[in-house]
Amino acid sequence: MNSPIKVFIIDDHPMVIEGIRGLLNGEPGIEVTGSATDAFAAMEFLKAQTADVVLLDINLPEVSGLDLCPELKASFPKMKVLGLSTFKERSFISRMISQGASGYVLKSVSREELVEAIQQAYRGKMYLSMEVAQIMVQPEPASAPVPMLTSREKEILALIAEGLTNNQIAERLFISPLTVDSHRKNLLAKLEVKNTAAMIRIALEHGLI
Amino acid sequence: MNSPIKVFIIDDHPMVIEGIRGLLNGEPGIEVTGSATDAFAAMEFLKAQTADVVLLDINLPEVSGLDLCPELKASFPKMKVLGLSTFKERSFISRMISQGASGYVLKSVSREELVEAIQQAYRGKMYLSMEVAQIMVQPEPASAPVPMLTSREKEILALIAEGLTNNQIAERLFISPLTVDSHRKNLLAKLEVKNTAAMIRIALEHGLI
DNA sequence: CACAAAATACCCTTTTTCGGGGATATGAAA
DNA sequence: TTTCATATCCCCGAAAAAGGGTATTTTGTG
Repeated sequence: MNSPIKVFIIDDHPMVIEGIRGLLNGEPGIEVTGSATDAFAAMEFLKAQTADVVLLDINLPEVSGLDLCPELKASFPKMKVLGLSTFKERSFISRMISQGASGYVLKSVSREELVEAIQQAYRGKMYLSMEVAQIMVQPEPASAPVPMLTSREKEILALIAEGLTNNQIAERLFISPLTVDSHRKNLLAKLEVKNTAAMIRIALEHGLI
Repeated sequence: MNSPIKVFIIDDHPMVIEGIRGLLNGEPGIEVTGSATDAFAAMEFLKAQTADVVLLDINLPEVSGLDLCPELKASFPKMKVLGLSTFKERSFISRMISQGASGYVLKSVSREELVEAIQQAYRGKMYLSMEVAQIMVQPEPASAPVPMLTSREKEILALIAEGLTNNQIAERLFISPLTVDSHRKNLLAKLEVKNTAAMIRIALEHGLI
């Protein structure tokens, strides 16, 4: 047998780290070489001691896993990243994949699946669990996974969600109410909804606020 | 030393269960007697073999931990329940406590805190970690934690969130648009907001939809 | 610099929501 | 039995948002 696959875990919950260690403990061919609870500590560790596969939680505080993933791929091109999360929403998964991850496993995976995912990732293949694959396969072909909003639009969206009217937002931002209205219409169009209620719901569901 | 405290874990993520087992492993005076990944299995197990303290995840599929908690207290009055979750939102915590839980720990707790929480719960005391306690202490004295909505109001709220107008909702529910408007006004009043945008945000934050 | 994207501003009309009342029927709780 | 909450329906007027455009100025990036 070759040298074991070196696995590094990044998750802000020590409990989850402990859980993964438990699941992988005694698994031949896999060795957990370290773990971190935040992005900064992870980068520090990996600079000193690289890993083959990184298990990366999506929901890290401060720098989210979604943001950390491309950084990791940039700093350590040969390293494989497996997304790790409780969320099985389409948007999260596709964002993760599009940012260079080698797969995405839910925290509800079994030991067998986790091992399989790590081995596949190590071999340069993409691993998706049945559960995740089913979500990806679902109809939603050409629809925008996460609509791209400009920073100004996000700003205005947040103020709308706070309950401000166009006029109040205009005063707050020192712009014309008509401008706010324009942004608002663009938001409705981009999010493909017909009124404020649906807009706020979609925005919250996609984490845009 | 007396017989060890019997702990039962309910969480839909095997990984988290494994993590807790790891944290409690070797801890004198505490014994993990079993675990379950859903409410039904948990009830079955506990009927056969009761426990002293149950660690209960808030976010279970199907029957949520929030709903399971009162059932557990009803079936096994002497058993203590510790809420377990990644969410540190005020509403979740207070709902859990009001439903008879002996405390609430975040999944990011350390081994020491977890042990402390279990021991305190076993002794019939309430345990709140520093982090959780701080959230509870925060100003929000007389405000309604979770506004009480009637089932009809929730129904209409959900339809509003889907983007339907009063007229569309009226057609859907076979009632007058004026009635829908009345409910809508009551919703605005109960949630203490001035427009739909804020209403949807508050509703989603409190898990009313 | 040139080009595209973003942000800004404006027009008109219609629809919807909001704010403020009031009123009736029903069933459950005090 | 008499409240009380819920659900239903109604009126009016004002405010806001939505639908449909057009157009100018920044600003960022190749």
